[in-house]
Amino acid sequence: MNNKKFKKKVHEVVKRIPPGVTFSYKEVAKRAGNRRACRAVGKILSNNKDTSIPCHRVIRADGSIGGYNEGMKEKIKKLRKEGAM
DNA sequence: CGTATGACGTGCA
DNA sequence: GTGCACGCCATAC
Repeated sequence: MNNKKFKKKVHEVVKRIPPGVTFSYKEVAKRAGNRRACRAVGKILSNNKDTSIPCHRVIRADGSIGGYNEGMKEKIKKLRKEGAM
């Protein structure tokens, strides 16, 4: 089942995001296999505590920050520091 | 196995 | 242009 790979795929995709570039949950979900799994992506990332995954580079399709495990402020700070914003 | 929840997305009023 | 509601998929309990 690809379902089991979905979570892993999401982590892989997010880890592959280069600095200075922001991906939307939709894009990540699409690369993960299902563009409608945007909700699942957020849930997986929220459960994920691996700082190795730059989940702060994953924002909403509207450009909103959405949320962050460590705190939205840190997310914005990191994005600003990388020049993504 | 079934239910409930979620860091979203899109459509309609 | 803004706000509300519904829908979709995956995970966790």
